Amino acid sequence: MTSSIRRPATTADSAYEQLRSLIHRGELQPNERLVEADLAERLQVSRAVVRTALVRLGQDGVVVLTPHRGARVRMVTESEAVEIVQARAVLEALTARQAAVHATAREIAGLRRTLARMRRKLDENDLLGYSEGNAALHAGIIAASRHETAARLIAGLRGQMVRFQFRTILVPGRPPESLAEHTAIVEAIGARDADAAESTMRHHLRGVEHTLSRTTGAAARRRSRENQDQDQAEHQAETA
Amino acid sequence: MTSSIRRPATTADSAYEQLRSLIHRGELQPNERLVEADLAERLQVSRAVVRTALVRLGQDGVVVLTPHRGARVRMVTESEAVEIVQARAVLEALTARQAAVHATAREIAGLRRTLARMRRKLDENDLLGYSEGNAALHAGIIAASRHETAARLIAGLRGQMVRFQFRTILVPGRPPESLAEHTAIVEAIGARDADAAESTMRHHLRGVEHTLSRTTGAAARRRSRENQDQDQAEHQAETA
DNA sequence: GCCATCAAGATTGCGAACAATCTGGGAAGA
DNA sequence: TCTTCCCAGATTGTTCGCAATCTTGATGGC
Repeated sequence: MTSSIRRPATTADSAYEQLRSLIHRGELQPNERLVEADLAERLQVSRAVVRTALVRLGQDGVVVLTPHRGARVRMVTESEAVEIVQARAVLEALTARQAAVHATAREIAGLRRTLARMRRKLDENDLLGYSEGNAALHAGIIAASRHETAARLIAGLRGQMVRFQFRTILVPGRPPESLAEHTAIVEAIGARDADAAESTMRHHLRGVEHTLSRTTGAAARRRSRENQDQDQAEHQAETA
Repeated sequence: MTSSIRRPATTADSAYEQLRSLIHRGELQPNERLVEADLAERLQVSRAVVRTALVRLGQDGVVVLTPHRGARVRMVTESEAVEIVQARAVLEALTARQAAVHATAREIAGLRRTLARMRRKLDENDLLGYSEGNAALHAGIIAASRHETAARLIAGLRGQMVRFQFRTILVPGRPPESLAEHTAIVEAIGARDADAAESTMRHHLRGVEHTLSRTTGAAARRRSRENQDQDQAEHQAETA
């Protein structure tokens, strides 16, 4: 899953990862000013490595760099969030297609196991567990696709979501639908049906997009106004 | 078309753009070692700005950064080139879909004009002119899509092609087919038929992918062995 | 003659200091 | 009282230098 462009993990890379993580789980909030000296203090590294980390994050759209005015966590607007989901949709559909071609029998068995776990979690009404299974399933499909390029792009897009990283799974009536869609995807991959894998995945993610557009207007706005701190756990899960 | 993440154009950005350009047109060859001091001399900037430019280029996959061993122009393998074309295909299909929704009448008229110009160039057997028109058409569709995210990703993918930036248009028998496909795309957008726009664009780019896989084995390998310098003009054009 | 070891040169990574620029608040004037 | 101007503090951008690491070529042992 790792980028394959950059080989080992040095201290500079560690700082980059840490910053990315801090932003991703909302500890550094959107539009928050990122002062290099403060971050250097916080991560116990020099200002230079913070600086290059910020450059990297700026390059993949997680922060905004304004000359002489520093870096801010990028605020993703509602419409941008929709764009990101759309782009992810077509790319993940591509990985589903490739997975149908390249997945090993072992990988397909793994996907089926993950699916069974999701079904169980859903029966137990464990939505958080279901959400985790969902993330695992998508990750498994991406891995099975052997498509490094798509994997890299999707990872980049995921990193940009941040604020909108809520679980559409919490929307009433969505879970059973979601499970059915995931089942169809895995079945298509298992049947080596590339076209079906792609189209079922696209159908699935289009559902996510619509759910997002519907819920984002009211809910997301409310969330970003008030209590921005206590709901960090929300950001861990993956969009379903 | 510009990234919208980073606002003004400073000297540091200029260096980044210049390096990108040098790599893109093959003046810095794949696998060539990029020594910071040399580049600083060449671009007449400090080593630090070269450094951050390299970090940025590394982040978007144009160069490979190995700790303590410096940067190299990334060598795109044949299979990676196919991956890139595939990813571009689904993303450009998305832009075609969005263009069918968001394009203004003026933009659609512009696309039709570009298409007419391509037809004329083809009649005159001006393949280079046709290729330019092709690039303009795709750019126009992307612009009309109003999809910043897809535009950014596509631009990034284009930058990674470098060596494989040859014109599939030169393959015998391809041009008339290409023109027909482009016509169908523009018609679908003009008719506001999102589904048709998307599927025709995907069909078109799948054709490009197949052409690439067929020609790349022999031709590309030959090209990269010998004369790597005199064919810079080849790299200007866009994959059709 | 071939391979391991090692040293010198080259190059990158990092830290600190300095210069350039922005921000915010207060003073002067209308 | 409001507006404008300007200065001090804060923050970023850049330069410089040095330590850490890699590479290359030579030397010596087998």
